[in-house]
Parts: sequence; structure tokens; C-alpha cells
Amino acid sequence: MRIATWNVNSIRQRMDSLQAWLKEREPDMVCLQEIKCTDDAFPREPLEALGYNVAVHGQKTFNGVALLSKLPFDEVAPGLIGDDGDVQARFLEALVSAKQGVVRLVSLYLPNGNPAPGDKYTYKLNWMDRLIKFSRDRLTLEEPFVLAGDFNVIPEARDARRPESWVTDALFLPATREKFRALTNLGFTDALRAASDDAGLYTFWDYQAGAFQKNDGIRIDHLLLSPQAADRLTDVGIDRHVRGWDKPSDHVPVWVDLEITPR
DNA sequence: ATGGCCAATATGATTGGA
Repeated sequence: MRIATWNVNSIRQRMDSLQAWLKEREPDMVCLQEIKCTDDAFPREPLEALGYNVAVHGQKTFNGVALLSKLPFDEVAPGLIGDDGDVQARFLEALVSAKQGVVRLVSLYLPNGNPAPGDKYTYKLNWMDRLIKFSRDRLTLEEPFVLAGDFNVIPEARDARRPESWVTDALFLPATREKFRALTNLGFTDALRAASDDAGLYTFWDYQAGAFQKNDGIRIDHLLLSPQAADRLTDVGIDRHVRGWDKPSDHVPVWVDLEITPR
């Protein structure tokens, strides 16, 4: 089973690229972020025509997450626990049944948090605390569970081409990285780091200043695997070439192969 | 030279992104 995550930066602007990439990579499940549209405006039909079930948690203008799955959804649940007043669409959980049993998947868009300090950074740190609580609960289920998305966290200096330029940024501040470690220390495996310790592996390049051409990037899109998912990990990749396509998102897809038979 | 972009919005200046 192949599971991918991609911050598309507007689903409606990215449909040509998304369809081309789906045909090329053939993922079984896809986590999408920053769809930037309401549920009603999400272009379901062309994706269903490619064999995907579609679940959407959107909002007008900003944010918005979605899930695509070749397997039918047994359950879908929008929203992260811990703050009933949070109206930002950043979290969508789903359960599917594969041949070996259930697979739990989350598509998340963790808040950017800039400028820091400030209200937005406080929201980010609180959101991370809520994510830790959610994850601690779900990990007790001992299922193959994948927490995937745009975490807006640069975990370590080797995850940025120019770490010195990020030291006061909400994506790389010590408190941000500390909370990310608290999350992974619950027992998750960072799929990309299970396969490679190399520097220079990035998932985002700014649109400005020729960042992609200079490989001036950061690694902020992650797939975190529960122990039961990590046991089945066979391959992981970053589809860097997609950043060179026409009208690219500033993020590229990241994917894992798990030794789980879809059906 | 230390800059250069992109998306959405009752849409053409502002906000947010990272």
C-alpha cells in the first residue's frame, strides 16, 4: 500500500498536476493540504474517475485538507480534539480496511505560526499540544497509523539548506522543534529518516528568489508512522521533480510504501 | 546585486503563506 502527502496550495489550481502525478505514482491513499476551497467546490468527479474515494474538510479561501483512497472509508472524522472554538480546517482522520486489517490515516496542516512570538505562534504550539494528546490516544490502539501532512516544522538543521536563516522563524524555533520531538517520541518513526540520514532532502522551496533552482529548500512535509506501520515500511520517496512542472505548488509529494495489501 | 512569488477575494489592494 502506497500512502502519500502533498500540500497542493489550491486544489483548483493544481488539478492538472495532481491528475498527472496520480497516474505516475499510483498511490493508494493521498493526504492533501491547503485545498483552499469549501467542500462544495472540491473537484471530486475527476478524482473519483481515477478510482478514488474522496473525503474533504474544507473552508473558504484558506487551509482545507482532504483524503483520497482507493479503498472505501470505514470512518471519516474532521477536526482535531481539544478546542471546540477552532474553526480552521486543518485535520481529517480516516479509517480503511485492508486485507491485514485496519489502517488509520490523518491528513494534517499544522499552523505556520509566524510571526513568533504572537497569537499565531501560541495557536501553533497549542495545536501541537492537542496533536500530542490525540496521538497518545490513537497509539494505544496499536494499529498501522500514519500521521501525514504539512507539519510546518523543520525538525533539524540538516532539514534546511540555510538553517541560519530560519533561527527566528516559527518553523524552526527551539520550542517548535521541542514539541515536534515530544510528538515523535511517543513512538513515531519519521519515514524519510528511517531510510536516509542525508542532508539536502527537501519538500518545500519558496516561489521567490529562484529557491528551487538553488535547492534552497526545507523539509516540512512528513509521514510519521506508528510502530505497527513502521514494521511494514519498505520504501519512501520525495517526488522532487514535480516542483519543476508547470504551475507547481511550492510543496512536492512525499510517499511511503507499506507492506499492506490493499485488498 | 542579498532581489526575485503565488493564490483568493465581490478582484486590483490586501491577506496569508513559509
